[in-house]
Amino acid sequence: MTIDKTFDPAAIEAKWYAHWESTGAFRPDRPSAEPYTIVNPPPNVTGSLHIGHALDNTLQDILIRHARLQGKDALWVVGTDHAGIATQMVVERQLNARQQKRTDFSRDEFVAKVWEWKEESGGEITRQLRRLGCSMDWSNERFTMDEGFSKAVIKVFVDLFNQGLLYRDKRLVNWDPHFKSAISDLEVETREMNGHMWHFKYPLADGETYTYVERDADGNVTLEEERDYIAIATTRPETMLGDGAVAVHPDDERYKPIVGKLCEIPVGPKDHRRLIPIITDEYPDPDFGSGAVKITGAHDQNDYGVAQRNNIPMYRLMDEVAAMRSDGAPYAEAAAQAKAIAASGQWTAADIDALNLVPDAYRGLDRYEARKRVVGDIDADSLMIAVENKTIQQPFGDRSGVVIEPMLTDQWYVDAKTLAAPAIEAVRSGAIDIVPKSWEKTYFNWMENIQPWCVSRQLWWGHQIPAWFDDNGKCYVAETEEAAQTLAGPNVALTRDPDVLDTWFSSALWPFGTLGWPEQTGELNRHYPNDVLVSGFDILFFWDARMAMQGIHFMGEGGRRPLEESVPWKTLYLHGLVRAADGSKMSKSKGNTVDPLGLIDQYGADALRFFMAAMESQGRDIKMDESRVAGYRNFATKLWNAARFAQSNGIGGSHSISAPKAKLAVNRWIIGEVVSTVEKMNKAFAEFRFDGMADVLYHMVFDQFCDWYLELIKPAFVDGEKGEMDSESKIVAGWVLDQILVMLHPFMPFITEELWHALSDPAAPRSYDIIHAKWPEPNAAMDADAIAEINWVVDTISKTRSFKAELNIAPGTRLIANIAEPQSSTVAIIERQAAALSRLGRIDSFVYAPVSTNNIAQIVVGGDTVVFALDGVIDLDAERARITKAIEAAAKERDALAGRLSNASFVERAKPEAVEKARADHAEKAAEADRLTAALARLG
RNA sequence: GGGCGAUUAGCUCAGUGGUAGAGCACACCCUUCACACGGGUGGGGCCACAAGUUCGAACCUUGUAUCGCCCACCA
Repeated sequence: MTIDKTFDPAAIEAKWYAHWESTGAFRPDRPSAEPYTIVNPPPNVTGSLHIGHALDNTLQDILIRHARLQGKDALWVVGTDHAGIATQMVVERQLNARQQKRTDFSRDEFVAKVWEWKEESGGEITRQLRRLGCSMDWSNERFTMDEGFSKAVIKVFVDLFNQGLLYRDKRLVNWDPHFKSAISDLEVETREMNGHMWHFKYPLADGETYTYVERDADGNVTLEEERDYIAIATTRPETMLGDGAVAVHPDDERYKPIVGKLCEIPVGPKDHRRLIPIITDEYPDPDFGSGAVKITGAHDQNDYGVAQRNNIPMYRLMDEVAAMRSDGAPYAEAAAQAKAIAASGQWTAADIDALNLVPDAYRGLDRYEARKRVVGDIDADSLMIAVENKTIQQPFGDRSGVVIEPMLTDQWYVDAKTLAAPAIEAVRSGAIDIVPKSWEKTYFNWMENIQPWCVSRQLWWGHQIPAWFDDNGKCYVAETEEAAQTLAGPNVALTRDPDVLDTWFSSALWPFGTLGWPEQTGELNRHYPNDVLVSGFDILFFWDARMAMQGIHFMGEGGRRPLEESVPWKTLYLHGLVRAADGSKMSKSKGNTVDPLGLIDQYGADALRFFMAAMESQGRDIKMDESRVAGYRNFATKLWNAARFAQSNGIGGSHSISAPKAKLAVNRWIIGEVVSTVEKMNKAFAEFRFDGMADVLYHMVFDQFCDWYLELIKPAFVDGEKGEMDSESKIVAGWVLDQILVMLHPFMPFITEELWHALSDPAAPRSYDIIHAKWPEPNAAMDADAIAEINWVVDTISKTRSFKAELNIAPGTRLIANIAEPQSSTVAIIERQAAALSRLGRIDSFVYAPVSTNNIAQIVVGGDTVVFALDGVIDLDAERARITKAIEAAAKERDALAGRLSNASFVERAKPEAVEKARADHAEKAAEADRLTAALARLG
């Protein structure tokens, strides 16, 4: 098959992908090989491939293809995530477009619609992953809501419950009023906003007064007045309606006279205003605001803690959309009950939750409208002291973008603290290796301060929680309804908890749930723990940490298995984010996203992949740079053309893993370059340095192979100087090209597969695809003599080109070189390399005698001074300047080295090899400077 | 408030103790028979700043500045 003149990625990509997939190439049967496993972070089933996926999946595919080339049983598990909120959002949006809404349907109907949608459109991202060339095991594609995986999810829930590690609790949660659901701490994003702080008077009960005294740091009285109120500052006046107390610091002298007394919430109908106690707690900071804090346990995280510590009732004020409650008894009645409850000190959570303490006038108002009204009403009562502008930290839902309302609700929680302990130990002990290491600290910090994980969501799409309630609210947790019924006993009517589980609760099981767990399958035994997990650091807490917790807990069999066997993966590789060219974060709303599919269309998947590898230096973010993608497209084209050259000269596929035997220096040299490249690649793989891998390959192909090796062996093929040696060069060139293709394959799978077959010897075609080739093991060494020889040749050619360019001599000018007193080794090199020196250096011949003219250009190569007679074409002043510059450069280095060597402490204290090297370098530079000085003198 | 990272050529980035590198961009030359998505030759950096450790610092220490990210309950 002749290689086309131009490289067209689109022409080969689809072909090879289909070939690989249809032949099962991604998962060859290697039952006795060492397993190597990566699970792919399941993309949202709603999703389409964004640039971050391109990075993440390219890195994984490089690792998997590399492992496959190493002969391992490489398994890359793939699947999609049901993505509860995101997917429900998409389908609801579609309904909205048709003037319908979710609640027009029954839950079952709606869920059926989502499934329908999933079947229709869920395949987009998996098609796109194929376009990127990802070699996943599609034959076992999974979905987080498929039957087997769902079974695992339910079992985990039930087991955790039975182990006391999962429980139902009424706590303050982050409530997203848009989704009408609880969300986890991680899904809340705090932003700084311009807001206000209002200062109000809370009048003391029964018109009581006290002497309010303020002192400066020295104890001098700065203010003393009679007050009939306590001053309160708040950024959220609408929550005053649910205040249960006012707290001051126990050491705050100003308020000591009134601690234990009652004050009045200054809002609502005057005859039914509630009185709340003034209590002490360590929480208030006497130096902030007035030093007194209103305590609204049901709508503020801080207050919640204070209320809990002091047994202060927490009154929920808002409904599911964060509007002021409009349910329950009228305000007057509720306020009276609240008074009774507060006075008794005895209540249940249900009692309190039934109380709607929103005054009738505010009921049903949006929380911000209610705020305006509260402030206005207090102001009208002359109870407002001041309002100041203030930047406040406001929580937003990361998906909905609306302001989160802390809300007291019943939810399911996982005891994350208990699960985190072994996960912390796993990283500490090295059972999990985090790369780059700098993330360990972040991991520890989060894990050590972990809070209970709220895992229930008030959605319809997801794994419905396997808990049933009887009429008394008693809860039964079991894997099936039958089992729950058995727990509850006969004739007990049960209702299933309508909530679903946090998506991350299920995806946390991905490393073992996809391998068949809870069944003890062969796959599970073989591929757990996974070898590596590749993920963006942005999901370190969301996903990675939770996989570690769940994996160790369930696969560790309650600590009976050692951590090394329990962890989900041995290495956690965290990469950065792909950012826009200006460094900003890519986002749809900013409209600065780059579509990876567009880049593939334009430059080819191989180029995009190579870009991702080349830019991935551990841990750093990647700025998008399209010119660089174009550069790697050029690189692919370069390789393509090198292969064309090879093919047209009968250089074909090699069948050898080991390096061929070679006599020619150029061949021994390039074999050494392959050896060196393989070593560098192996090291880079061991260290997960993707940029290093790309760099090594790029320079091997461009510099060593194309620019020098192919040029150096051209005489044998092109100039018709076919000696006995051309067959050796053909064999070596074919072998080298094969090694390059194999090493490049994980990065550029398409072009390498194409060329692998195109370069096949028609008489003995390849017996396997490159995807199943063998990673190079040259079984050869660097050859010092060959390196020295090729260095001499390369140096001579480069320096000859250089002086021509600098002296404005046409590069094509053919010259004769004189070496007055050549070293014997030089003569031998020149004899062997005459053809290359002629073709690349345009040097017709070498004469071992001085020249008779002073119109000369001179270069120093190794220990030789090479002289070119240039009567009539040389500008001697320019040549003097050129040589002078070279002398200066050599002399500068020589002197620097001399300075170092004359420093007694350097010679005494530096490492001997450093001293030795300095001596050698100094001698070399001194000799070079001397030769150049002599050359300058010859010019007269 | 705590933590992490960055600061190296015009741009994007490598470089962790021993003479400053790559790609792109730039300048000049080359329509040489694999490749103009090419070849050749060049120019360009007090490695953010300051002090310290060391025979020797882009690299180690401390501090400063600027930028970015993460975490955190000052109402």
